[in-house]
Amino acid sequence: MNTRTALLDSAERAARQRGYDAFSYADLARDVGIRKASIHHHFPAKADLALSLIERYADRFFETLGEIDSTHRHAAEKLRAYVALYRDALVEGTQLCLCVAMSAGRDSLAEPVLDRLNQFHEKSAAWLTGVFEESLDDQTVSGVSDPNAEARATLALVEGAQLVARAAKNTSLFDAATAAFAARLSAPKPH
Amino acid sequence: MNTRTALLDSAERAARQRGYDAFSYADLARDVGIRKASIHHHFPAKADLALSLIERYADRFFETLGEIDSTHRHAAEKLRAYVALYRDALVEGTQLCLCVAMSAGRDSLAEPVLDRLNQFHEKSAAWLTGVFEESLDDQTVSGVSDPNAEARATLALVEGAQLVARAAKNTSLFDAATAAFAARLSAPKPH
DNA sequence: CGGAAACTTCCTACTACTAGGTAGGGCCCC
DNA sequence: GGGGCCCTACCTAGTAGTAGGAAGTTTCCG
Repeated sequence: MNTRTALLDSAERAARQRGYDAFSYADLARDVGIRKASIHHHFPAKADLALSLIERYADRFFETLGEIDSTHRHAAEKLRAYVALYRDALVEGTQLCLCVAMSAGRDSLAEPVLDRLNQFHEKSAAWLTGVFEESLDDQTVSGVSDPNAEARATLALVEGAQLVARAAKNTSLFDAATAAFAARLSAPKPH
Repeated sequence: MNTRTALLDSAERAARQRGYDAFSYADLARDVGIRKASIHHHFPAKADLALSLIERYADRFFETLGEIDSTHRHAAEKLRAYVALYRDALVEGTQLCLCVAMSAGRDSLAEPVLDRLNQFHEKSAAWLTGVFEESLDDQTVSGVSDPNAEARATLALVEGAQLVARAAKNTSLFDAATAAFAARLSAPKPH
């Protein structure tokens, strides 16, 4: 179907698997089935592609966080869903969150792309801070004193866990890294 | 001085600043002041350079961990020093730990380099597990129940914190991400 | 309605440049 | 004289990006 979408899909897969620097217009062309030059019609320069890529990714991501908000009541449940999001993104230890992949190779990124990247981190931290504040009320997460510090730590934890797990191509390393955090989340009440 | 060492120094700086994929033999040659072809005398292929790079880095790193072991008595002090190690490696938010940088671009890494990388992670986790086990005795770290899980979490935390801080070129984001962890470490006893 | 202009999408063919790596030779010192 | 170290000159294969044109589709107007 839509060539532009197919290009974005292919580019996202490649960037998350091999890093932003490690895919070329030639790779994309081969994958999508058009000629290299035709890609320039949709994305004049690679920086344009990168920007579209991160915008689409961020939109989807925060839409998902919104869904988590509306389908889970307790802070612990939301955090479990958040961690699961990063775990699922690993896809058998081969793919990173696009933002982790881009953070890694950040020196070859254009300014507007970098802005979006930091915006992504800040928005994530804000959402997490909100959830940890809820946890102060519903008491479903143990040992919370500073919601903002917890949010920053959780963000770093899931991103780092992805990195370590991907390096070894082993999803269970992600689980091992997040186990201590998961233990702080109260079990869903049976009723 | 030693050309080989100068090459390793330059390569390490470049890899940690811009990522492993983002520096070339031409960059190195310019930086060190010899011709590109001459580098091949010291490191026939780039994979040879990468291997030497990570071996030297890991040797230094674990030597430093040994020093931490011998200069600090309590688990909390050791962990504070460990986190500081990653914080200092950031160098004003521009450089990553070499292993974080390599984990990110891992698809362009040769097998032996990847082995060393995972070896680094495993050895780090083992050291951390040991320290958390000590903490069960000396009670200087709060809320420890599973030393191995704590070790994996701490490794992911500092690596993730580096990534996030470097993306924003802002060391204080590293501090924010590790603040909650630091709060669990008992203050050094005044005497 | 018919037809021309305009736009979209893709093509072939090319540019200028960079990558890692090789061949072979010169120089200096043990 | 042989080895360590570095050089010039070159190779192949890849990179992003451009020029210009061929189709098909849409839009607009008499």
